[in-house]
Amino acid sequence: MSRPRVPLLSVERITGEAITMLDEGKPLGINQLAKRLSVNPSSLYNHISGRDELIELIRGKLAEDFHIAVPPGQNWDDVVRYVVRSQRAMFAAHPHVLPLLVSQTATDTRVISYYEELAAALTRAGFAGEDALEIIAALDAFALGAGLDLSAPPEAWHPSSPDSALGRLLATSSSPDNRSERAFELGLTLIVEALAARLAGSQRISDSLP
Amino acid sequence: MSRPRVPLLSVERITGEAITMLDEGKPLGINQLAKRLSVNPSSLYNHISGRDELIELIRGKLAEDFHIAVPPGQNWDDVVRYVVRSQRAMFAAHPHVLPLLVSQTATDTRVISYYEELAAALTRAGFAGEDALEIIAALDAFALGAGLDLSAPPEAWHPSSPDSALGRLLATSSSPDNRSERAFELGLTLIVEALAARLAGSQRISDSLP
DNA sequence: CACCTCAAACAAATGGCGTTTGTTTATTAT
DNA sequence: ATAATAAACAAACGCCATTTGTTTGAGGTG
Repeated sequence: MSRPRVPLLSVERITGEAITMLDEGKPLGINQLAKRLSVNPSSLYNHISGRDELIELIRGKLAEDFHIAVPPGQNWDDVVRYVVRSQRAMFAAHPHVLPLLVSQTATDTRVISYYEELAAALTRAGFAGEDALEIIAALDAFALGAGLDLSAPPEAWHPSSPDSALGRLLATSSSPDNRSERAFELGLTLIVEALAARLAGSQRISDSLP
Repeated sequence: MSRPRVPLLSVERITGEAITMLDEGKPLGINQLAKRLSVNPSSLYNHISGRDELIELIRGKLAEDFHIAVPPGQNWDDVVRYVVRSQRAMFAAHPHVLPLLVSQTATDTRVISYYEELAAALTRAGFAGEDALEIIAALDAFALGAGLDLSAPPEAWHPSSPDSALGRLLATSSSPDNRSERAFELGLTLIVEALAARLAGSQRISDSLP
């Protein structure tokens, strides 16, 4: 086949099929992706520069799909919870994507909206400039780590001995199924609680750091 | 060359060279690794089953090198800080390793000591069984996310517009250099603070979850 | 309309990857 | 002494991402 009357491919179609592929648990391979698109592998390079760019396109597409519209008129802490939950929801919806994303630096600009929302809420709450940036970074790290918990299947903690501290905890544990979700909610709640407490005490965060 | 009088390779030598390789920023390739060891690639398979097992060996080796000896007689919150800082220190010492680790499930048993220490401290503090496990998972996620912040070079937040909330924060920011480190300390402090507050109020964690 | 240029497909080849197979030879165990 | 195992090598395999060169349809300019 030579050049078709209407293009078979587009950046959107390639990116979309790549995400579908990952969601099915298949590894992201250019050749396999081309096969799914009923196209020769080299044809993809008329639209994308390579595999790395494709991964960035995936990052951007997901950020776009999950673009946040925080309900207006919320307290700052509600906004924080909303945004961080959205971030994790994005990772949870596409668990196999995250390991790809962490292997290279983000360049797509569409990922920034999460941070914009957080910055606005924290500023409005009264956190000073540098403090707000650190809070954003800490929340980001937590969301990322919680997201990764979903990528890898249940890692099944094996205590060194059944009557160690961890062993006893696991033995008496009743609900190991969705612990990842509950741990995320707990961590998020703890961070927001501590922030609120500091705000109430008008204590500047920098004062307490070593 | 046939079988040498004294073996050229060992699991320890292979694992060690692999870590060195990663620390130099080189990708972990079996062929390249063999070249560094002045050996034929296929010789490695007399000692390890493949690349995936090598990654697990790396995980175990690092956990071993950074094995924790928490100073005795500490309060539970000191122990938590100590353990989580150790975890991040391990990631920080070998930034290129973490992206490999997150791409596959942990099987090496040497990684369990971190969780044992946390379990002991939290139990001693008085947290109920399932709560303690969730706290451990939340702390683990945070340490992992903070560690990943170090793997990828400074991601350089680019605000959508210079006079957006994020833009203003970044404009007035003075010290963007080691923000990752400070964000980690902040997040850790916040979590421990909130845990202490709950403990003081004798409020069971489960009560506050939706 | 004829002509040139660009775009988008293909086919084929390249070099690197992780891994497998078969062979040789030194060490260890029977 | 003989058999079994261990540890190296050489060579090949199939897969991967990517590059090069070619074909041909589409769009614009004279």
